[in-house]
Amino acid sequence: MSDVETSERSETVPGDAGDFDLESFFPYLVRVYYRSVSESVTSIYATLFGLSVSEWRAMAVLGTDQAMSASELVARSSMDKVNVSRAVQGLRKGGLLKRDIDGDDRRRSVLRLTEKGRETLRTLVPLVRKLEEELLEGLSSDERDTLIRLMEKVRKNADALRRTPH
Amino acid sequence: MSDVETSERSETVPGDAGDFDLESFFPYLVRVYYRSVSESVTSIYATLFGLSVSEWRAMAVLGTDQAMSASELVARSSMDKVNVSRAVQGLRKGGLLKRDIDGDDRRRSVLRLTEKGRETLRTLVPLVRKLEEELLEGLSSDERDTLIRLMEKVRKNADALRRTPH
DNA sequence: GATAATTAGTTACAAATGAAACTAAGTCAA
DNA sequence: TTGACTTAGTTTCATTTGTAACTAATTATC
Repeated sequence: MSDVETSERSETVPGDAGDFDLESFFPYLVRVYYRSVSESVTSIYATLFGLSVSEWRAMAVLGTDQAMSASELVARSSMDKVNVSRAVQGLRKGGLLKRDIDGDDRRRSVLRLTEKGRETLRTLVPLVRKLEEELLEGLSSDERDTLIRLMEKVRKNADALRRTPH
Repeated sequence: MSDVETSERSETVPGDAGDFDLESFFPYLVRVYYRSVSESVTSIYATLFGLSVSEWRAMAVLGTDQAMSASELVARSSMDKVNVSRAVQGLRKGGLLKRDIDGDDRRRSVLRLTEKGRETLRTLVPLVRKLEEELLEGLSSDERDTLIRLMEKVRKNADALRRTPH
Protein backbone atom coordinates (compact mmCIF):
# COMPACT_ATOMS: atom_id res chain seq x y z
CA MET A 1 0.00 0.00 0.00
CA SER A 2 1.66 3.18 -1.14
CA ASP A 3 0.70 6.34 0.68
CA VAL A 4 -1.60 7.57 -2.05
CA GLU A 5 -4.15 9.57 -0.15
CA THR A 6 -7.64 10.23 -1.39
CA SER A 7 -6.58 13.73 -2.21
CA GLU A 8 -7.77 16.39 0.15
CA ARG A 9 -4.47 17.96 -0.74
CA SER A 10 -5.69 21.11 -2.50
CA GLU A 11 -8.15 21.84 0.25
CA THR A 12 -5.76 24.26 1.95
CA VAL A 13 -6.82 27.84 2.25
CA PRO A 14 -4.22 30.64 1.90
CA GLY A 15 -3.16 31.86 5.30
CA ASP A 16 -4.01 28.47 6.65
CA ALA A 17 -1.55 26.10 8.28
CA GLY A 18 -1.57 23.88 5.25
CA ASP A 19 0.49 26.08 3.02
CA PHE A 20 3.15 26.78 5.61
CA ASP A 21 6.52 25.90 4.19
CA LEU A 22 9.20 25.22 6.77
CA GLU A 23 12.02 25.35 4.29
CA SER A 24 11.35 28.97 3.45
CA PHE A 25 10.53 30.00 7.02
CA PHE A 26 13.07 32.64 7.97
CA PRO A 27 14.07 31.36 11.43
CA TYR A 28 14.57 27.94 9.91
CA LEU A 29 16.92 29.38 7.31
CA VAL A 30 18.80 31.15 10.07
CA ARG A 31 19.21 27.93 11.96
CA VAL A 32 20.48 26.00 8.97
CA TYR A 33 22.88 28.83 8.18
CA TYR A 34 24.13 28.98 11.75
CA ARG A 35 24.63 25.24 11.93
CA SER A 36 26.81 25.18 8.84
CA VAL A 37 28.90 28.15 9.89
CA SER A 38 29.19 26.87 13.41
CA GLU A 39 30.32 23.45 12.36
CA SER A 40 33.03 24.87 10.17
CA VAL A 41 34.62 26.83 13.02
CA THR A 42 34.16 24.06 15.51
CA SER A 43 36.12 21.78 13.25
CA ILE A 44 39.09 24.02 13.92
CA TYR A 45 39.09 24.73 17.62
CA ALA A 46 37.42 21.51 18.73
CA THR A 47 38.72 18.93 16.33
CA LEU A 48 42.22 20.33 16.06
CA PHE A 49 42.70 21.69 19.57
CA GLY A 50 40.12 19.95 21.73
CA LEU A 51 38.53 23.17 22.90
CA SER A 52 34.85 23.73 23.65
CA VAL A 53 33.04 26.77 22.26
CA SER A 54 33.24 28.49 25.61
CA GLU A 55 36.91 27.74 25.96
CA TRP A 56 37.67 29.08 22.52
CA ARG A 57 35.73 32.24 23.18
CA ALA A 58 37.34 32.81 26.53
CA MET A 59 40.76 32.44 24.95
CA ALA A 60 39.91 34.77 22.11
CA VAL A 61 38.76 37.47 24.49
CA LEU A 62 41.69 37.02 26.84
CA GLY A 63 44.07 37.18 23.93
CA THR A 64 43.26 40.80 23.22
CA ASP A 65 43.00 42.45 26.58
CA GLN A 66 45.50 40.95 28.85
CA ALA A 67 43.94 40.18 32.22
CA MET A 68 40.36 40.38 33.33
CA SER A 69 37.89 38.96 35.81
CA ALA A 70 35.31 36.30 35.03
CA SER A 71 32.52 38.86 34.99
CA GLU A 72 34.36 41.04 32.50
CA LEU A 73 34.68 37.92 30.39
CA VAL A 74 30.94 37.41 30.70
CA ALA A 75 30.35 40.94 29.45
CA ARG A 76 32.62 40.57 26.45
CA SER A 77 31.74 37.11 25.23
CA SER A 78 27.95 36.90 25.52
CA MET A 79 28.32 33.79 27.63
CA ASP A 80 26.72 33.43 31.03
CA LYS A 81 28.78 33.10 34.17
CA VAL A 82 28.27 29.37 34.40
CA ASN A 83 29.78 28.79 31.00
CA VAL A 84 32.62 31.14 31.78
CA SER A 85 33.29 29.29 34.99
CA ARG A 86 33.38 26.01 33.14
CA ALA A 87 35.58 27.39 30.39
CA VAL A 88 38.03 28.65 33.00
CA GLN A 89 38.09 25.23 34.64
CA GLY A 90 38.73 23.52 31.35
CA LEU A 91 41.44 25.90 30.27
CA ARG A 92 43.19 25.69 33.62
CA LYS A 93 43.14 21.93 33.40
CA GLY A 94 44.82 22.19 30.04
CA GLY A 95 47.38 24.63 31.38
CA LEU A 96 46.20 27.34 28.98
CA LEU A 97 44.96 29.78 31.57
CA LYS A 98 46.10 30.99 34.95
CA ARG A 99 43.72 32.25 37.61
CA ASP A 100 44.75 34.56 40.41
CA ILE A 101 42.68 36.26 43.04
CA ASP A 102 42.19 40.01 42.92
CA GLY A 103 43.86 41.57 45.96
CA ASP A 104 41.36 44.41 46.17
CA ASP A 105 38.31 42.18 46.00
CA ARG A 106 38.94 38.60 46.80
CA ARG A 107 35.72 37.44 45.17
CA ARG A 108 37.13 38.48 41.84
CA SER A 109 39.43 36.37 39.79
CA VAL A 110 42.23 37.68 37.62
CA LEU A 111 42.37 35.61 34.49
CA ARG A 112 45.13 35.53 31.96
CA LEU A 113 46.44 33.13 29.38
CA THR A 114 49.58 31.24 30.21
CA GLU A 115 52.44 31.25 27.74
CA LYS A 116 51.12 27.92 26.51
CA GLY A 117 47.71 29.53 26.08
CA ARG A 118 49.13 32.43 24.12
CA GLU A 119 51.10 30.04 21.98
CA THR A 120 47.98 28.00 21.25
CA LEU A 121 46.10 31.15 20.36
CA ARG A 122 48.90 32.26 18.05
CA THR A 123 48.46 29.01 16.14
CA LEU A 124 44.69 29.15 16.25
CA VAL A 125 44.03 32.73 15.19
CA PRO A 126 45.49 32.52 11.69
CA LEU A 127 43.45 29.38 11.11
CA VAL A 128 40.15 30.92 12.13
CA ARG A 129 40.99 34.07 10.17
CA LYS A 130 41.55 31.93 7.13
CA LEU A 131 38.28 30.15 7.76
CA GLU A 132 36.43 33.44 8.11
CA GLU A 133 37.78 34.48 4.75
CA GLU A 134 36.75 31.19 3.19
CA LEU A 135 33.23 31.52 4.58
CA LEU A 136 32.88 34.94 3.00
CA GLU A 137 34.50 33.98 -0.25
CA GLY A 138 32.59 35.19 -3.27
CA LEU A 139 30.97 38.04 -1.34
CA SER A 140 32.10 41.53 -2.24
CA SER A 141 33.15 43.96 0.42
CA ASP A 142 29.77 45.67 0.13
CA GLU A 143 27.93 42.40 0.41
CA ARG A 144 29.83 41.51 3.55
CA ASP A 145 28.94 44.82 5.11
CA THR A 146 25.34 44.43 4.05
CA LEU A 147 25.07 40.92 5.43
CA ILE A 148 26.45 41.97 8.78
CA ARG A 149 24.31 45.08 8.90
CA LEU A 150 21.13 43.16 8.12
CA MET A 151 21.88 40.41 10.62
CA GLU A 152 22.39 43.10 13.20
CA LYS A 153 19.09 44.72 12.30
CA VAL A 154 17.20 41.44 12.60
CA ARG A 155 18.95 40.67 15.85
CA LYS A 156 17.79 43.97 17.30
CA ASN A 157 14.25 43.24 16.19
CA ALA A 158 14.45 39.86 17.87
CA ASP A 159 15.82 41.29 21.09
CA ALA A 160 13.12 43.93 21.13
CA LEU A 161 10.49 41.20 20.81
CA ARG A 162 11.92 39.39 23.77
CA ARG A 163 11.41 42.45 25.88
CA THR A 164 7.90 42.88 24.53
CA PRO A 165 6.33 39.45 24.85
CA HIS A 166 3.11 38.78 23.02
CA MET B 1 42.50 42.71 3.05
CA SER B 2 42.19 46.10 4.63
CA ASP B 3 42.80 45.03 8.19
CA VAL B 4 46.55 45.33 7.93
CA GLU B 5 47.70 47.36 10.88
CA THR B 6 50.70 49.55 10.40
CA SER B 7 50.93 50.78 13.95
CA GLU B 8 51.80 48.39 16.69
CA ARG B 9 49.45 48.98 19.52
CA SER B 10 51.21 47.86 22.66
CA GLU B 11 53.07 44.70 21.93
CA THR B 12 50.86 43.12 19.33
CA VAL B 13 52.15 42.41 15.90
CA PRO B 14 49.82 42.57 12.88
CA GLY B 15 48.39 39.18 12.04
CA ASP B 16 49.18 38.12 15.53
CA ALA B 17 46.70 36.68 17.99
CA GLY B 18 46.76 39.84 20.06
CA ASP B 19 44.69 41.96 17.73
CA PHE B 20 42.00 39.34 17.22
CA ASP B 21 38.62 40.77 18.09
CA LEU B 22 35.99 38.18 18.92
CA GLU B 23 33.14 40.66 18.74
CA SER B 24 33.75 41.34 15.07
CA PHE B 25 34.58 37.74 14.20
CA PHE B 26 32.02 36.66 11.63
CA PRO B 27 31.07 33.25 13.06
CA TYR B 28 30.60 34.90 16.44
CA LEU B 29 28.19 37.42 14.90
CA VAL B 30 26.32 34.58 13.28
CA ARG B 31 25.97 32.83 16.60
CA VAL B 32 24.68 35.89 18.40
CA TYR B 33 22.25 36.52 15.56
CA TYR B 34 21.04 32.94 15.57
CA ARG B 35 20.56 32.92 19.32
CA SER B 36 18.35 35.97 19.27
CA VAL B 37 16.25 34.78 16.37
CA SER B 38 16.01 31.32 17.81
CA GLU B 39 14.90 32.49 21.20
CA SER B 40 12.14 34.59 19.71
CA VAL B 41 10.57 31.65 17.86
CA THR B 42 11.09 29.28 20.75
CA SER B 43 9.11 31.61 22.95
CA ILE B 44 6.13 30.81 20.75
CA TYR B 45 6.19 27.08 20.20
CA ALA B 46 7.89 26.11 23.44
CA THR B 47 6.57 28.61 25.94
CA LEU B 48 3.05 28.76 24.52
CA PHE B 49 2.62 25.18 23.33
CA GLY B 50 5.24 23.15 25.16
CA LEU B 51 6.84 21.87 21.97
CA SER B 52 10.54 21.18 21.41
CA VAL B 53 12.30 22.46 18.29
CA SER B 54 12.15 19.04 16.73
CA GLU B 55 8.49 18.65 17.53
CA TRP B 56 7.65 22.02 16.06
CA ARG B 57 9.57 21.26 12.91
CA ALA B 58 8.02 17.85 12.49
CA MET B 59 4.59 19.38 12.82
CA ALA B 60 5.37 22.13 10.37
CA VAL B 61 6.55 19.64 7.77
CA LEU B 62 3.67 17.27 8.34
CA GLY B 63 1.23 20.14 8.11
CA THR B 64 2.01 20.68 4.43
CA ASP B 65 2.32 17.27 2.90
CA GLN B 66 -0.15 14.99 4.47
CA ALA B 67 1.52 11.73 5.42
CA MET B 68 5.14 10.68 5.26
CA SER B 69 7.67 8.32 6.75
CA ALA B 70 10.23 9.28 9.36
CA SER B 71 13.01 9.24 6.80
CA GLU B 72 11.11 11.59 4.52
CA LEU B 73 10.76 13.85 7.52
CA VAL B 74 14.51 13.65 8.04
CA ALA B 75 15.04 14.74 4.45
CA ARG B 76 12.70 17.70 4.70
CA SER B 77 13.57 19.08 8.10
CA SER B 78 17.36 18.91 8.31
CA MET B 79 17.07 16.92 11.51
CA ASP B 80 18.74 13.58 12.00
CA LYS B 81 16.75 10.41 12.47
CA VAL B 82 17.26 10.35 16.22
CA ASN B 83 15.70 13.75 16.64
CA VAL B 84 12.87 12.81 14.36
CA SER B 85 12.28 9.65 16.36
CA ARG B 86 12.17 11.65 19.56
CA ALA B 87 9.90 14.28 18.06
CA VAL B 88 7.50 11.57 16.94
CA GLN B 89 7.51 10.06 20.42
CA GLY B 90 6.78 13.42 22.02
CA LEU B 91 4.04 14.33 19.58
CA ARG B 92 2.37 10.97 19.96
CA LYS B 93 2.42 11.33 23.70
CA GLY B 94 0.69 14.66 23.30
CA GLY B 95 -1.86 13.17 20.93
CA LEU B 96 -0.75 15.47 18.11
CA LEU B 97 0.53 12.79 15.79
CA LYS B 98 -0.54 9.32 14.73
CA ARG B 99 1.89 6.67 13.57
CA ASP B 100 0.93 3.76 11.37
CA ILE B 101 3.05 1.10 9.76
CA ASP B 102 3.52 1.09 6.01
CA GLY B 103 1.97 -2.06 4.58
CA ASP B 104 4.48 -2.34 1.75
CA ASP B 105 7.53 -1.96 3.94
CA ARG B 106 6.94 -2.68 7.55
CA ARG B 107 10.09 -0.90 8.65
CA ARG B 108 8.56 2.35 7.49
CA SER B 109 6.20 4.41 9.52
CA VAL B 110 3.36 6.47 8.13
CA LEU B 111 3.16 9.67 10.09
CA ARG B 112 0.34 12.16 10.07
CA LEU B 113 -1.00 14.81 12.37
CA THR B 114 -4.13 14.01 14.31
CA GLU B 115 -7.01 16.43 14.21
CA LYS B 116 -5.69 17.85 17.49
CA GLY B 117 -2.31 18.26 15.82
CA ARG B 118 -3.76 20.06 12.85
CA GLU B 119 -5.78 22.25 15.15
CA THR B 120 -2.66 23.15 17.15
CA LEU B 121 -0.82 23.93 13.94
CA ARG B 122 -3.65 26.13 12.77
CA THR B 123 -3.25 28.19 15.91
CA LEU B 124 0.52 28.16 15.75
CA VAL B 125 1.15 29.08 12.13
CA PRO B 126 -0.37 32.57 12.21
CA LEU B 127 1.68 33.31 15.32
CA VAL B 128 5.00 32.28 13.79
CA ARG B 129 4.11 34.09 10.59
CA LYS B 130 3.52 37.22 12.60
CA LEU B 131 6.82 36.70 14.35
CA GLU B 132 8.64 36.24 11.09
CA GLU B 133 7.23 39.53 9.91
CA GLU B 134 8.29 41.25 13.13
CA LEU B 135 11.81 39.89 12.83
CA LEU B 136 12.11 41.33 9.34
CA GLU B 137 10.44 44.60 10.19
CA GLY B 138 12.33 47.57 8.84
CA LEU B 139 13.92 45.56 6.04
CA SER B 140 12.75 46.30 2.54
CA SER B 141 11.72 43.53 0.24
CA ASP B 142 15.07 43.79 -1.52
CA GLU B 143 16.96 43.67 1.74
CA ARG B 144 15.11 40.54 2.78
CA ASP B 145 15.98 38.85 -0.47
CA THR B 146 19.57 39.97 -0.17
CA LEU B 147 19.89 38.73 3.39
CA ILE B 148 18.53 35.32 2.50
CA ARG B 149 20.64 35.11 -0.62
CA LEU B 150 23.84 35.99 1.23
CA MET B 151 23.13 33.61 4.09
CA GLU B 152 22.63 30.91 1.51
CA LYS B 153 25.90 31.76 -0.18
CA VAL B 154 27.82 31.62 3.07
CA ARG B 155 26.12 28.39 4.02
CA LYS B 156 27.24 26.83 0.78
CA ASN B 157 30.79 27.99 1.40
CA ALA B 158 30.64 26.45 4.86
CA ASP B 159 29.28 23.16 3.58
CA ALA B 160 31.95 23.02 0.90
CA LEU B 161 34.61 23.50 3.59
CA ARG B 162 33.22 20.60 5.54
CA ARG B 163 33.70 18.35 2.56
CA THR B 164 37.21 19.71 2.05
CA PRO B 165 38.83 19.55 5.46
CA HIS B 166 42.04 21.45 6.01
C1' DG C 1 16.53 -20.09 -1.09
C1' DA C 2 20.27 -19.17 2.41
C1' DT C 3 23.06 -15.64 3.93
C1' DA C 4 25.31 -11.22 3.57
C1' DA C 5 24.63 -6.40 3.24
C1' DT C 6 21.39 -2.26 3.60
C1' DT C 7 17.94 0.46 5.38
C1' DA C 8 14.32 2.24 8.94
C1' DG C 9 13.87 3.42 13.19
C1' DT C 10 14.84 2.98 18.37
C1' DT C 11 17.49 2.76 22.49
C1' DA C 12 21.32 3.61 25.50
C1' DC C 13 24.92 6.14 27.01
C1' DA C 14 27.93 10.26 27.24
C1' DA C 15 28.78 15.07 26.76
C1' DA C 16 26.92 19.85 26.64
C1' DT C 17 23.78 23.31 28.39
C1' DG C 18 20.67 25.85 31.40
C1' DA C 19 18.41 27.09 35.70
C1' DA C 20 18.56 27.37 40.43
C1' DA C 21 20.64 26.92 44.70
C1' DC C 22 24.64 27.74 47.08
C1' DT C 23 29.23 29.76 49.21
C1' DA C 24 32.13 33.39 50.01
C1' DA C 25 33.25 38.20 49.99
C1' DG C 26 32.03 42.91 50.00
C1' DT C 27 28.82 47.01 50.70
C1' DC C 28 25.41 49.67 52.94
C1' DA C 29 22.67 51.59 56.73
C1' DA C 30 21.53 51.79 61.38
C1' DT D 1 29.90 46.69 64.93
C1' DT D 2 25.97 43.97 63.30
C1' DG D 3 22.62 42.40 60.26
C1' DA D 4 20.44 42.87 55.64
C1' DC D 5 21.51 43.05 50.93
C1' DT D 6 24.30 42.64 46.74
C1' DT D 7 27.88 40.66 43.88
C1' DA D 8 31.39 37.04 42.13
C1' DG D 9 31.83 32.71 41.08
C1' DT D 10 30.90 27.59 41.77
C1' DT D 11 28.25 23.48 42.24
C1' DT D 12 24.32 20.64 41.56
C1' DC D 13 20.75 18.73 39.13
C1' DA D 14 17.58 18.25 35.30
C1' DT D 15 17.08 18.60 30.36
C1' DT D 16 18.88 18.49 25.79
C1' DT D 17 21.66 16.78 22.26
C1' DG D 18 24.90 13.84 19.78
C1' DT D 19 27.14 9.39 18.85
C1' DA D 20 27.15 4.72 18.61
C1' DA D 21 25.18 0.46 19.10
C1' DC D 22 21.26 -2.06 18.43
C1' DT D 23 16.74 -4.54 16.48
C1' DA D 24 13.83 -5.57 12.84
C1' DA D 25 12.71 -5.71 8.07
C1' DT D 26 14.08 -5.66 3.33
C1' DT D 27 17.10 -6.22 -0.65
C1' DA D 28 21.07 -8.14 -3.03
C1' DT D 29 24.22 -11.97 -4.04
C1' DC D 30 25.74 -16.33 -4.62
